[in-house]
Amino acid sequence: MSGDDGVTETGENNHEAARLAKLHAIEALGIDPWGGRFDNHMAIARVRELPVNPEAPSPARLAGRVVLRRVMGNVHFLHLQDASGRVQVMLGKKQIGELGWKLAQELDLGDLVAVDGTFGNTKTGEPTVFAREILIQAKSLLPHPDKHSGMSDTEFRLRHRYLDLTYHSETMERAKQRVLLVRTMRRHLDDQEFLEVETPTLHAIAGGAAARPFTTHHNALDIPLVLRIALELPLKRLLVGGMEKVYEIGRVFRNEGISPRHNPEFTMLELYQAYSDYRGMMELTEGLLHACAMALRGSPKVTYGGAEVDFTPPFERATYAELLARHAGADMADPASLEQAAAKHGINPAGKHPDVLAQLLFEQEVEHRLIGPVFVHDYPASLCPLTRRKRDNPAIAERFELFVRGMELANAYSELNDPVLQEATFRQQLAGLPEDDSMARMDDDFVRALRHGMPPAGGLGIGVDRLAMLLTETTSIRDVILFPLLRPERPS
RNA sequence: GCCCUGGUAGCUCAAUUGGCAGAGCAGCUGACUCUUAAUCAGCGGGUUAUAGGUUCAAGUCCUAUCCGGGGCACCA
Repeated sequence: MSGDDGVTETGENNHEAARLAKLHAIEALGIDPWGGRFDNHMAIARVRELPVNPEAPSPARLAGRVVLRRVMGNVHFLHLQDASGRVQVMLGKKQIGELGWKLAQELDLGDLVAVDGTFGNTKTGEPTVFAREILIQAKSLLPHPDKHSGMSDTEFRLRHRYLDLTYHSETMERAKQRVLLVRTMRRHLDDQEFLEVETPTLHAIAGGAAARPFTTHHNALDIPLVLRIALELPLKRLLVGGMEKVYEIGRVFRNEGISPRHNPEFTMLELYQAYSDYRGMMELTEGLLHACAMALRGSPKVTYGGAEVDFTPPFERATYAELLARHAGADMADPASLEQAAAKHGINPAGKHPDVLAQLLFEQEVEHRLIGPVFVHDYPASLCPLTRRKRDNPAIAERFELFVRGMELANAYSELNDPVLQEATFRQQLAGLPEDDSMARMDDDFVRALRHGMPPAGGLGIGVDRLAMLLTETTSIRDVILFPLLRPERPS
């Protein structure tokens, strides 16, 4: 750093150069600017609760980031922030010793420091830690966002999530809420003696859902692989193996568009319960969502998008056919009626299977009207190949989707355990689909597993990110995923 | 992939019909031992996302590209 030209060409270099110079100044004092172990410090929120007694001041030991700094000659005031909160720290020239005072001159906003001292109030009554000793734990070499207004540029916040977390408490709060949500789901299921398992993310065949997968390759085996698009098929193999109540909370990957409600990788809860069915899954869903609402909102009644949603069981139930008749004026059992209704709502019915028309009408005319929570159940069987049919009507599948504010929150089935029917359905689904449409690959190994005997079961899937959106009242999935997928920055 | 919309100093934002690119915070120098987004005096900081074009003159108008945001499509 002997050459002093070239560092003032841009503002950023100016800021960086100034901080780098301070780093070297700290090193010149014989202090390691990268800190080290600092035991027995307290959370700042706890420090603030210490008793204030000028006769016998409480010792205070804390560590955190410098988020505000006021320098007045022989006294510095810092505001230190840690995961629990903020507190003011006073550094007095006479109180912290010569070396400490020299160090104090070299501090910047954004630095991480540790402080040992006593807790009390200043003359103006501000709760303050009066430092006896100050240590630097890490020098921040880049300038930080505006101390008052923070950052507002969405892209900047997403690309610098660590700064977003540091300077916007809502971001940190939301992240913690998500942690609480997942913890609550685990606890709820563990309490019912579900086994949590981990199944492979790399699959030879993308199964269990209709979605385009990401593809990859294993070098040593020299085989193509895909990233899983659902958890379903491995978990059902575990049902065959005798795990009667089993679940996984895991990341799935779908190579599709990005939107405020879609991230290419997202988190699913899937669970399977032997000897249950989709009715059983309704009850389980009610209990689970009620527990989650209580944990995050403290009430079964939550607001989302200006509407109140009440998760007090039992939730409303309505059949697919009922809703289609009520909102789209179509009779699901009558192809002519479906065609008429489709034409009336601007859908061209030509060449489309009646069930496809029904689904188009449902998506267009019904879904957005569902405030819920409402279990929509008994779907056209052709839409659900892995689902058991109703005993008295093979055209209807024992499936429900839970809708809340037009958003599909949960999806459940009476699982199909008839291997012959399963294979036939696979084949039927494969027929007429383009070769590269990998959403319907025959999975012979799965069918073989069914042949060994899978108990009848209820299966449930819940999109964790969407539930997190609902319970944290956010409208973008990016707000509940810490690192959503972004295009890489162009190298400068 | 298509349509709409945005990108100005490290951060937050201004800039009139096209007419000298500015402020606050942050930074640097100085003053100050109880401040509260400390204050006061002074100083620096810009290829206006990128590349072209129109014009006497472009942050502003046109074209393309890059990266966001919103919508559509696909999907959960």
